[in-house]
Amino acid sequence: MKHKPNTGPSSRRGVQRAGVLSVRMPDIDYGALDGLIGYSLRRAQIRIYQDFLDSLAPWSITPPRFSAMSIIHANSGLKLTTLAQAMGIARSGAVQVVNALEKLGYVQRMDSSKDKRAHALVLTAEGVKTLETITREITAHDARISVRMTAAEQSELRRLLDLLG
Amino acid sequence: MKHKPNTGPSSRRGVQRAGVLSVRMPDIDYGALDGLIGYSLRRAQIRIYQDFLDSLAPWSITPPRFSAMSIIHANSGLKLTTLAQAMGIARSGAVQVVNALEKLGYVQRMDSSKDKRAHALVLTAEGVKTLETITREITAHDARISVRMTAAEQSELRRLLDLLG
DNA sequence: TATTGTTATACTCTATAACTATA
DNA sequence: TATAGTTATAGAGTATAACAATA
Repeated sequence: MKHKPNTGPSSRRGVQRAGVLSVRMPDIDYGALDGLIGYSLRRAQIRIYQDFLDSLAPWSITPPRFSAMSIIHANSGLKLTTLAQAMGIARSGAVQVVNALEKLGYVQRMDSSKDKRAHALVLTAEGVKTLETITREITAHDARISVRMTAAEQSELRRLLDLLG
Repeated sequence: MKHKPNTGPSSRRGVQRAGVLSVRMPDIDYGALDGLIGYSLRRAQIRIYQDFLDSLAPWSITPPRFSAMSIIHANSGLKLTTLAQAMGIARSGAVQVVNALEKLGYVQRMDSSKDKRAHALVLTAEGVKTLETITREITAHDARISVRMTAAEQSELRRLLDLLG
């Protein structure tokens, strides 16, 4: 029994995409899932997620990587443990993200002057430039997903979302 | 260099939890991420996700498994390919979910009377009973996360979420 | 002792590709 | 030929645990 997969384009493998109810099929009864606020939220999140991923993909950036770059940019010189806490992930996970971003040339581990154990994380010049471009893309994405709402509705949505949880 | 991990409780390993901005740290500047509707949405989703996972955990149920059970229950006898489409995942992914649910005793693959290739997916009696209990838990979870909103606000939030994307 | 970064390991969820049995 | 289910493989993202270096 021979299997030789993975000969085609691997552009999208490994990226977590949909998972739950990405598309509502008209012939399918979703049972108790309908009517829950949590599922309305989840569905909306999934619905816009692909467009979000597509906006990041040209730079080999994933959502966690984008978050990391944004946080590093706005808090230049922070250490890895702080980054992990800010992202809400384990330190070992932050190592992976930073490794990937370093490999892409967007982030650099500088020696911390105060603590020989720690690194000072900074964006490279290319990282800054790329983040600016990506941020423009994401802002455009955000405008796209909001296009069916008035400005008042958008701000009301934000208010209600902050009430959740 | 020896490593002997995984001796502790493994209850939570492998479950995708936070990832992006789960906790907003007061001393951290999140940069351009603030002010985007997409990030308000993502943050809200992450904020309530742990409570959601905790509601499912006692039955070894994950969000995709809960979706699958709900869909199978409401569309008894459907085939695996239809389940995959309804969930928005690949057929191979649906196989994994069904395998796990079968192992837990919640789902059964019946022979399809019409098509010898296909299976008719059904919940077992225990699966039905468990789903009912879980559904009560999830409904309670939904009430918990909505507690700061009036009924009118909840229905407005649902309307606005459906406008997104 | 405690913290920082790292590595080893494991697991979920997703994907593509190829296979088999049927249609 | 096309479809249904399965298996093999791969990869992102998460986790816990243990480690060396430093505080």
